[in-house]
Formats: sequence, structure tokens, C-alpha cells
Amino acid sequence: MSTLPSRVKRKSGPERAAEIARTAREIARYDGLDAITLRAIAARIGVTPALVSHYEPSTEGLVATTFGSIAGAELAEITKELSALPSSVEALRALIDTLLGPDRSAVTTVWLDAWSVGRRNIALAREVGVQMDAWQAFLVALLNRGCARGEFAVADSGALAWQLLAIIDGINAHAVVRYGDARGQRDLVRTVAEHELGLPPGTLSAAPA
Amino acid sequence: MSTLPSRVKRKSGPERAAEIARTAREIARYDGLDAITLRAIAARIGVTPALVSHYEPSTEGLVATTFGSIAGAELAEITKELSALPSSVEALRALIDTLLGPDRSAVTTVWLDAWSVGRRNIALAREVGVQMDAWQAFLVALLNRGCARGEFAVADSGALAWQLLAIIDGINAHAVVRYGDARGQRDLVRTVAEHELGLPPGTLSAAPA
DNA sequence: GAGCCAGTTGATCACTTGATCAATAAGCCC
DNA sequence: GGGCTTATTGATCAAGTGATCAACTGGCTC
Repeated sequence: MSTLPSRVKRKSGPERAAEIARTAREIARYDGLDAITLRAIAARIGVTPALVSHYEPSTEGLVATTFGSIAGAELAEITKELSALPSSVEALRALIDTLLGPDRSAVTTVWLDAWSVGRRNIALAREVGVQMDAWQAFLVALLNRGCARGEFAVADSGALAWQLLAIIDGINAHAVVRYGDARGQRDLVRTVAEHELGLPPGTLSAAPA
Repeated sequence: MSTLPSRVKRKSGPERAAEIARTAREIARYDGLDAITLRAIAARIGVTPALVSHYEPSTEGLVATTFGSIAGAELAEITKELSALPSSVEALRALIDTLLGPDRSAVTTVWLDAWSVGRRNIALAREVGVQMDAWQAFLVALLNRGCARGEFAVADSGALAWQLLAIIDGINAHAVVRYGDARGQRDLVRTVAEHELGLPPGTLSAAPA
């Protein structure tokens, strides 16, 4: 009797936990936060639902964590990218181009899901608040830095940050739901930012030399 | 033996159908589109789930219809209110005040749900598109009327309508998710509209004489 | 190579959902 | 008041959800 290859592929605890978290992120991006399910995750990594449940005692918590991970990763990536730019004006320009760029639909749909599902998932609602505040704080820091350098002036950087984020979120939501691309609406954000910061029109549009 | 009062309260077909539709709207406003359930509706009107299923063969369709009803009713109401105003500038001012007014959270959450759930409910996605287009068409008509009357000028009313709606939706989404009130952000929409329409600053803020 | 720890399974429970259908009974018409 | 239309029920199904737990076993340690 030939020994059948063992069907069980054993992994270390942390390794399996990371695999589950990564799979949850993939599902969220592809099929939405609601598609994060014990069985969906288990099926993807070829494992029993009980195992997923073993590593993630609460599915609600996993959903919240997954959202926070996706939103936080993007913020971290953008933070890193912008930190390489010399001026705050260029950073702001790059931020707008990125946040309203192509291939944004996955992240945007996750945010839309979070806004909707958050009402039934307290942990997720809390994470949504944390992430929104983090984005606002990031933009406030960027604006304040530009002010300190004398690149532009702004009366209330906190309020302006919320305004710009609201516009960007609205544009992206419309783009995802109704069309596919938000790039055509970049000028709206640019114009508002230039106006509020006292920058000459076109400053945020032109590509850097 | 006293005859127990009959537990069945019979209603005419259309009457029951209307009651179901109304109940679905109430549930959607209070608990979200996802809370629209055969059993939830049945329980509210004191009836068996099978009866609801009898009048609404598909729950997906009911969800789409309910969303369309809520969104359409608001558009109809606003259309009526604004039609009483003499000038397009006043209409625009009133529109902004209404769409960013208090007590908007119920409608906004329904929209957020629709954006999210629409990805799993084709009929709902279609209805979302119809409603978004209807709102845009309404705003385009308002802008074009103002142009024809010489109240203001706009290069591309279609694009401006989408921009203003995107800003309003973004502000409302933020307000619902993070805070409770969107009124503090009205000036953002006013400023953009005034700028794009060539109106003097403050035109859309002041209350009419 | 024996033994043990930890990762993994399979079975199972409780619950919610949409949906179907024969059977019942309410209320109207003649 | 008999009969007929139709609103309504109760029972039931299948699918899908999260969650639990005793039992199993892979692979490392000694």
C-alpha cells in the first residue's frame, strides 16, 4: 500500500495567522468586507473553517483588523512616497494625483463597505474613526509643514484637511459606483486647495521640473 | 365558549403591498438596507414571512425598489420646494442648505448602504445609477436655467453638477460616519459653486431678503 | 525511536436567511 | 346564507453563517 501524501500542511502559529490575515485582505479587496467569512478564508488556503476560527476568535474583529490593515498600509505607503519629495507643494500635488489616480477602486470599495458595515460592527466603526483621523492628521501635518516653510498660508489646516478629504472621498465614491476613473476630477481638488492656500492657479497641476 | 377575536386581519392586495413597501422604507432608514428582511418586515406588520414573500417574490428587488423610493422621494420633495423660488441663485442656495442640513443622516446612510450593497445586488446597482443620474440631471437643469436667465455663467454644467454632488456626498458621508452634522461644511460647497459660476463671494450664503 | 506539544480536523450545534406550497379561512357577491 | 375569490397561514426546505470541542496527528525534542 503506497502511502498517500499527507493532506495536512502544517505551519507555525504566527505563519498561519499571517496567512489568514493576508487572505482576509485579499478577499476584502476583491469581494468586499462582507465576503470575509470563516469558510471563505478556509477555502482559499485549503484548510478547515475551525482552524481559521481557532486563530481568529471573532470574525467581527477580523473584519475590523483587515480594514485597518488595508487603510493603514495605504497611508503608510503614501507617507513614505511623499517624504521623498522636497517641498510641501510637490507633496500635496503628488497626494492628489495618487488619491485620485487609477487603480483606486479596490481601496475605495473597502472604504465604502467600512462606512456601511461599520454601523453593525462596533470594532469596525472604531477602526474607521481611527483611520479617518490618521489621514486627517497626516494631511494637517503636510499643510502645517508647508506653512512653516512659507510655501503657502492656511488659516485652519485642520478644517481644510477635512474638506479636501471629503472632496476626494466623494469623487472616489462616485467614480467607483458610477464610472471607473476619478482622474478627470482632479482639477476640482486642485482648485480648492490652491484657492484655500493662496497658491497661484495651476501650481498643483503642473508636473515638477 | 367565547369566540376568540380572529387573529387574521385581512387587507386588500394593493393595501398590503403598500404597507410592505412603507415598512421596508422605515426599516431601511432606521437599520439600513441590509436589515430589510422577510421576517423583519413580517414582524413589524404582524404577519407571516410567507405573506411578505407572496407580495415580494424577490427580496433583492424589494431592496432596490426601497432604495429608489427613498432617494426618489427626496428628489421629488426638493424639486417641489425649489420650484417655488423665483431665482436660480436662491434655488441653488436652498439646495445646498437642504442637502447639507440637519436630519440628513437617515438618507445618507441609505445611500452609503446602496453604494456598498450594490455590488452584490444588480438591481440595486442599477437603481443607484438611475438615482444618481436623476440628481445630476436635476442640478444640470437648475444650472442651465440660471444661465439662460443671465444669473450666472458656467462652461460645463454637466461636469459642475457632478462636482458639486461629489463634494456634497463626501461631506455627508464624513458627517454621518465621523460626526453628526454637515452644516459646518456648507461654505466649502458655496465657495466652489460661486467660483465656478462667477458669482460674487457670499452670494450663496446670505439669507434672501 | 519514544513522547509530547501544538496545529489541525471532523462533526456538530444554533441561528438566520430566502423561498415554496398545500391548506385554511376571511369577506364579498349574488 | 352558499359559494367563490383571494389573502393568509404553518410547516418545511436548503443554504449559509459563526462557533465549539473532543479527537487526531505531524513534527520537534530528548
